[in-house]
Amino acid sequence: MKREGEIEGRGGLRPTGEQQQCWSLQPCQISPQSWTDDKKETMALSLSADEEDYESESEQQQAANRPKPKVGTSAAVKLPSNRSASGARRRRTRCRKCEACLRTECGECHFCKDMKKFGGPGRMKQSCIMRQCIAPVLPHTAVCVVCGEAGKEDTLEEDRFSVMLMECSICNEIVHPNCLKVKDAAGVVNDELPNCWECPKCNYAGKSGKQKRGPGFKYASNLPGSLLREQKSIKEEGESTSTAKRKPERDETPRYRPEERESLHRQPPVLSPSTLPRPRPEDNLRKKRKLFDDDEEEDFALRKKGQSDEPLFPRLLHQIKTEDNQEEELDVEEKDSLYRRVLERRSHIEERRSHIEERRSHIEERRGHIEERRSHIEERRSSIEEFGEDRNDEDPKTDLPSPLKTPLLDSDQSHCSSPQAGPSSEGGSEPQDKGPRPKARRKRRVPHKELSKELSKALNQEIQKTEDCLANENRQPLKVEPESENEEPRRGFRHGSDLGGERLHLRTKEMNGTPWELHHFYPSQITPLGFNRSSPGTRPLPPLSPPKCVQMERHVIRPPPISPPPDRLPLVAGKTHAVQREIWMKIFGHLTHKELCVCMGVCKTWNRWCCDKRLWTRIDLNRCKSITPLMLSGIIRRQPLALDLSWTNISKKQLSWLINRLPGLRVLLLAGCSWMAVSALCTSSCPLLRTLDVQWVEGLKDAQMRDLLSPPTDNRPGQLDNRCKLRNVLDLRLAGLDVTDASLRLIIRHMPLLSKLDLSYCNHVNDQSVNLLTAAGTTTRDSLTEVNLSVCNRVTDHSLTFFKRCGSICQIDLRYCKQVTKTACEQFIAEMSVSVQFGLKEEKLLQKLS
DNA sequence: TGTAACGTTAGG
DNA sequence: CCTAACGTTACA
Repeated sequence: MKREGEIEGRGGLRPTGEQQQCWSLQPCQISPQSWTDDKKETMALSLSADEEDYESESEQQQAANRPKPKVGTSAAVKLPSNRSASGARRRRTRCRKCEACLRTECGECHFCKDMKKFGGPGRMKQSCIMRQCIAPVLPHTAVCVVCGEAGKEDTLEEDRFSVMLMECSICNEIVHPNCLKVKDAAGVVNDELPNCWECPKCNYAGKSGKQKRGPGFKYASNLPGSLLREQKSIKEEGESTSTAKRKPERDETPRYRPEERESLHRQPPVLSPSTLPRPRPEDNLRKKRKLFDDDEEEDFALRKKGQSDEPLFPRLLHQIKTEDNQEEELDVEEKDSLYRRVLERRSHIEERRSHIEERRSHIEERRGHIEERRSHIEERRSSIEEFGEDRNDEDPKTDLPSPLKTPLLDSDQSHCSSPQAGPSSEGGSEPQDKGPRPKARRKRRVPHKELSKELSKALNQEIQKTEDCLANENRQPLKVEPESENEEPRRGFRHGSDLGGERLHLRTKEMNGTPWELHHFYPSQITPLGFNRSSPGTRPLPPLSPPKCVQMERHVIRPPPISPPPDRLPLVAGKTHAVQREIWMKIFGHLTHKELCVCMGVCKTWNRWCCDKRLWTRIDLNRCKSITPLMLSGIIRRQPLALDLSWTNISKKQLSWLINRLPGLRVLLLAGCSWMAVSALCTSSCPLLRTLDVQWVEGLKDAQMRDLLSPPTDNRPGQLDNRCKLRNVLDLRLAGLDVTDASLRLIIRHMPLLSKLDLSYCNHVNDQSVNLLTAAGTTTRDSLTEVNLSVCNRVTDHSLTFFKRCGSICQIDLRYCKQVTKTACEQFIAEMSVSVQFGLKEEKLLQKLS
C-alpha cells in the first residue's frame, strides 16, 4: 500500500484532478502552482478546516486566480457544526508522545531562531526542526462524520480499529470504520500517519490519493539533518524509487523473503520482495495494527541508528514495523529503501568524517615519517641500543600521554562512537549536546594556521627526504600512483599540522602504528553504533560515491619492518624478559584484533609483535563504511591472507592499490561493492587468489565478467602473462549477479580449479547453465565440489541429472528453487547411491555423506 | 524549486 | 485569552 517516492511536502493531501471532481462537498481551491504538480499526481489543495465560516480577504482574492473545482452532483453541504465534513481537512496536531514531541527546542535551527523566545521576529511560526512530530494526530475535537462521536479506541480493547476515527487521505472524511455503510469494501490504512486511510468509498472508486504526511516534512527536507533530501535525491537519481522502474528490476532478479534469508548460509541483501501487491479495491479491510508504540520505536531506533535526533527515522521505523505477515512482506521493499536512505545519509557523513580523518591522519603519518627518519639515523648510530631500549626508558609514561587520551584520539572516538553520530549530526541544526565538539576541533586547529610558510616548506622537504629514504630502504613502494596529486593534503598539512606535537612524534614513532591501527581497526569501532552488523540482511548503501581518496596517493605506507622483531622483551638495564617471543605470539594468538590493537599500544616490542602477520591472516572490514588510507596502510602492513571488504564503498583506486601490495592474498571478499571498485581486479594480478566473492556487486554482468576474466591489461615488463588473472580461484561467489551462460563459459575456460561456485539468486542461471558446467571436456565437471543454486528460479529438476556427471560434487544447494522438486532430489540421492551416498541436509540441499 | 510568510487552528 | 504551529500561498 505504501509506494515509494511519495514523500512530499507538508502540504499533505493532494488529490488528483480526477479525484477532485468527485470531491466536491466543499469549496476547494487549487492554486495555479499546484497544477504543475499534476504530473506527479499531486495537486495542492487548499482546504481550511472550516471554510464555510472562514473566508479571509486574501483567500477570496486568491480564489479568483485559481481554477475552481468542479462541484459534484450533490450540493455542497455546509455543516458548520460538523467540521469533519467531507472535503474539509482537519488540521492535525502533535501527538505529544513521540520522541520528537518530547524534545525541547534546539534553539539552533532555522525555526527556533525565528521564534521570539530565541530572539527572532516570530514570523515563520514553525515548529523546531527537531520537534517535528512523528505521528501527528487528529485533534481532540475531531468526530465521526456519520455518528458525530469522537474516536473510542481508548474505551474498547477489542477491535479498536472499527471504533477509532479514521481520516481519509483522499476525501478527508473522518469516520469510524464501523459507521460506514459499505462494509465489504476495502479501506487502505496508511501506516505512516495515525488514523489515516483511504476510505472504502474512495478506494472503491479507484482513487489514489497521495498519502498524508505528518507535519514537518516540508521544511525538514530542506534543512540540514534531514533525510528527506536524500529521499528526494534518490527519487531523482535514476528514479530508483519509482515503482514503475522498480518493477522490471523486480522481475529480473529473484528476491526473497526475510525468513528465507535466515536460512541461507550467506546473507545477501534485502531487496524487494518478488511480489508487491498494490492494494486493490477488492482487498479486504486491513487489519488494524500497532502503529505507534513509542517504547518499541525508540528502542528500535536506538538499536538501528543510535540515539539520533533525526525525527524522520522513527517515522521510517513505523513503516517497517508491522504485525501481520502480509504487511511484513510488503514492507521489505519499503524497509530496504528507507534503510538505504538512512544509510546513504550516514555514509555521506561518514565520508566527510573520514575525509577529515584522512587529512588529519595524513598529517600524522608525515609527522611519523619525519620522526621515523630521525629514528633511522638513530638506528644506524646504535642498532643495539635500538633493540635494547624499552619504551619506558626512552619514553616514560609521564611524558607520553596514553594514546587514548590524545586529542586526536579523543576526537576520533567522538566521531566513531558518539551515539549522536547520525544523519542529523552534520548540519549544525543539532540541538544541545552537539555544540562543543566542532568548536573544540576548530580550536585545536587554530595554531595550525600560524605555521609559517618557511616552516612548512622545510617540513615538506623533510618529508620528501623521509619518503625517499624509506623508499630506498624498504624496496616497497611508498607512494601510490602519484598521477593525481592533490593539493588538499599539502594545504591540510600547512594549516592543519601542529608542530608543537612532540608527543605525537614520539607516539607515532613508538607505536610504529597509526591511530587507526591502534584503536580503530574494526568496523564496529569505525562506524558509529556498530551498524555494520546490526542489519545483516539489509543491503547497505550501494557505494554510490566512492570514498574520497584523493589523499591516498600521497599516503605513505610503512611496510612491515625488515629487521626481525626482538625475540625477547627488552627490560631496563639491558636485561630481557624470560618469556620468548614465540610464547608471546601464542598468547597473542588468542586475542581478538581489537585486543591486539590495545596491546600494540603497550610498548614498541609488543607493537611489532602484535603486527605479526600470523595474527592478522584475516582482516574483516565488512560493512565498514569508509575505507581510509590509514586503514589501507594498516592492511598492507599486516599482509593478510584473507581480506573482507564486503559492502564497503572502497574505490577502484584503493582496491587496485591494495591488491598490488598484497601479493599473497588468498581470499578477497568484495560482496556488495561497486563494479567500479571491483574492476580494479581487471588491471591487477593476484595470482594466488583462491576465493573471490563478488556477489551482489552492482553492475557486474557478462561484459564485466569478461573484463574480469580476460588476461591482464597491464603489460609491464615481468607482468606479461596471458593467463587469466584469476586462474587459481577455487571458490567463486557470484550470488545475485545478472550473469548468463556467457559468463559461465568464461569461468569454465579460465578457472580450471574452480571447486565452489555460488550462483544463488542468479536469475539467468538455468538448466542449460548446469549443463555447461558439467559438460564433457570441461574442467569444472570434475573440479566442482559445491554448487549453490539456491533461489535460481529457472533451475529445474533436470539440472539434477546433469549433476550426476560431476565426479567430485559434494554439495548442491537447490533451496528455494521453485522448479526443483523434493522428489527429484530424492531420486538423485537414490540414483547416486550406487557410487556416492548423498543426503538431504535441508529440503533441496543435497550433501554428500562422508 | 525552495523558502519566507502568515492566516488560522489546536490546545491549554 | 494565550502560545504553538499547521498548511497553505507568495515570492525570489
